[in-house]
Amino acid sequence: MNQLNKLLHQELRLAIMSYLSAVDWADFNKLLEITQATKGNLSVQIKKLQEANYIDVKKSFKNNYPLTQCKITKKGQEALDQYVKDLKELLNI
Amino acid sequence: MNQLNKLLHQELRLAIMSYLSAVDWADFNKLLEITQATKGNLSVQIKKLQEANYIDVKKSFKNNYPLTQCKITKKGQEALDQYVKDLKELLNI
DNA sequence: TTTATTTGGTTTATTTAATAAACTAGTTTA
DNA sequence: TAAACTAGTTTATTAAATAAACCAAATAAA
Repeated sequence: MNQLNKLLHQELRLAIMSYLSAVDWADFNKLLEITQATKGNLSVQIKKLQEANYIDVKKSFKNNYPLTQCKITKKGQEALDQYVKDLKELLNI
Repeated sequence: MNQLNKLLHQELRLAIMSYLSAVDWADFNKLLEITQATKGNLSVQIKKLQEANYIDVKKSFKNNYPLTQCKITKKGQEALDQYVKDLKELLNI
C-alpha cells in the first residue's frame, strides 16, 4: 500500500491545496469562503502547509487591514499530484 | 464544500473498504497483508467499520484457530461510492 | 470622543482519533 | 512441558483537529 501523504490527507488542507492548484494567489478570506472553515482552523492549517513549503504566504496590508495571501509552490503542486495519484491507485479510480 | 465522510477519510479504513469493495469475504490476515497495518490498528478500525454497519464481521474457527472474516455491506458500499464522488469533486478529477 | 463593533487574523486549550505496545487465550512444535 | 507461534483484543500514549478565546488595529455609532 502506497502511504498517503499525511499532510495532504486532511480535508481542510486538501481543500486549500486543491483550490490553490487552480488559481494564482488566494487570500485568507477567499479560503475561508470556499472551505467554510473557522478562522482558527484555517490559520493553523495554512501555517502547516507553509512550514512544509507547500505554499508561499505573503503578508501585507490592504485598505489598512492585514492581508494574508497564499500561493501553491512547485513542491506543493508536486506533492498534490502524487497524492492524487496514490489515492487513485488506492481507490482503483 | 461537501464534507467528506470522516469514517472513510482515514487511510487504513479506506484501504480496508476499497479492498472489500472488490472482493467477497476477506479474513483478518488478508487485510493485514494488503494494508501492512499492525494487528492492533486493524482490529480497532475493523470494529469501527462494523459499528457503522459498513462491514459485516463473521467470527469462527479454522484449523482450531480463530478466524475473523469481513465483508462490505450495502450501506458501506454506498458510503464508499459517495465518498469517492465527493473526493473527485473536491480534487476536480 | 470614547465606547462598541468589525476586520483579519493568532494562540491556546480541549476533544478526538490514530497508533503502538502490551496483553489474552489458545495452539503447535520441540 | 516449555517455548514459540497464531490470531486476535485492550489499553495507553502520542499526535492531530478543532473550537474557543484572544489580540491589535480600524471603523462606526452614541
